[in-house]
Amino acid sequence: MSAVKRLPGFQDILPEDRIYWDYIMGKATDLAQRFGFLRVDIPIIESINLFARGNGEASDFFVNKEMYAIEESDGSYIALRPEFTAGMVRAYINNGMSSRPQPVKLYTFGPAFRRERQQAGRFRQHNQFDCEILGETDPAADLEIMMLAMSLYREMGYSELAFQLNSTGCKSCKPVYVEALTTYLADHLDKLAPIDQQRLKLNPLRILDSKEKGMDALLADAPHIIDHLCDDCASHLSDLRAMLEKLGANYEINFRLVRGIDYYTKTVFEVWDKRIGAQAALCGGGRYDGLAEAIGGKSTPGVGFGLGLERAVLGLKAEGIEPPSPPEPTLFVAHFGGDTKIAAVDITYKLRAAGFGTRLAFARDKRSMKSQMREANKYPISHAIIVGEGELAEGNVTIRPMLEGGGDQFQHRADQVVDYIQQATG
RNA sequence: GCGGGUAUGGCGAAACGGUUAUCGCGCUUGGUUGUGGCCCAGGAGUUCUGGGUUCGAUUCCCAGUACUCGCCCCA
Repeated sequence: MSAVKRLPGFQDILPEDRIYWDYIMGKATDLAQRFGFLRVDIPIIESINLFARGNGEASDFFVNKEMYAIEESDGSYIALRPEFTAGMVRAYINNGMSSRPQPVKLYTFGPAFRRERQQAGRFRQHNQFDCEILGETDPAADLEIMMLAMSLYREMGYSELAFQLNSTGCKSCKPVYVEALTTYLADHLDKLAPIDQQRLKLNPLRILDSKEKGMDALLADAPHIIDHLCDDCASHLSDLRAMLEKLGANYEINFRLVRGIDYYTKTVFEVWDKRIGAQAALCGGGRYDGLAEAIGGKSTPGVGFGLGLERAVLGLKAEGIEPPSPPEPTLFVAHFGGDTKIAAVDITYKLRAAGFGTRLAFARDKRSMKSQMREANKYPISHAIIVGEGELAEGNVTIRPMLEGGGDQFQHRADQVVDYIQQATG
């Protein structure tokens, strides 16, 4: 019988990789706190209705959107969250956060799920760092969200990245634009690939980021939303741009940047790193002023982003950045079994209690000193403490410096080992 | 769901249409009686599965499966 295997699209994070995650999450936490964000945690599973907002049959929706859904005994559906924003807004509403000082700035970490085929930097379970500002319409909030993301990349040591920025309008100007775009594309129907002809009916905006050939030329002459924004949306964007420019942030207006989720209004942005494969978006986000109402809450503006941690790790590696290694024990306790093992255990736990990382040689039966020393040599051990019968009889242990230039081994009082180590390493 | 690529021991590789399929790394044990890093020796692997071609396949062909990259979807 072959061993049970990990499910496709899921991954194990091994110690060698985990240091990258700790590095990123540490920086992210630090920055979020510096920006005044508060940590929350929300459930991984939510009602399907949180994600399928009035798009007809819920079952069609989660199949089409490649969502992990589970049918309950009463016929309703729950879903593994595909993203954080909707859940964060739900938490804001459910917990009456509108009565807190506004805006409310929240961050979280955790997994999200999409039932899709694996590719480079794309998994069925992926992890995000997510930040949201709720209850604020000021474009400075959009800026804060963008700068938090960019500051994180900067602090992680990335060479300069640029924002892809666009506005997706609001409920008054977006439909007008969609109609203008649809009319234009319908006039050039013969130049559209089958997939894009399909999209023209379902979601014309997504044709803008079509990967079909020949779209660059066709779309260059298409209407651009930036020319169709209402006064409010236009001034929101220009205010944001003025602030970005004042801060010297790299960004480019990308009229083809659309995000697949319907709730975005005004600002949308992404940060790309093309070195990590076709799935180049390191993070993305935007404003969603209509979302709270759409899920049944009081109208509340919001803006936020989700940052993919797997992709951040890929990017760090592409950048050649090596995170610091975690501390490892520098003490090793060896013995010869029997009473010496009992004494070795005692010393080991005294050292650990005193705060020293200590590794104890395990040996069910007899084990040669050579084997134990070889084990010690695999780790960054500074001192091996050898508990032998001779020494034990006199109340001593042997302390053997393991590093180059550490001097010769010597005997020392067993009950003063902690003191010696304290002095030697202090 | 669709398409491309790849499938040899824990990892990285090599080999050949034909006797017990190599090598490095790693792991592990040992090299006399209680001691590391070098060196030496030993230990652990049904060449993904099932068909086909062939006297004979790990090596050729097909299917399946897995992994991987890309599309769809979207982060």
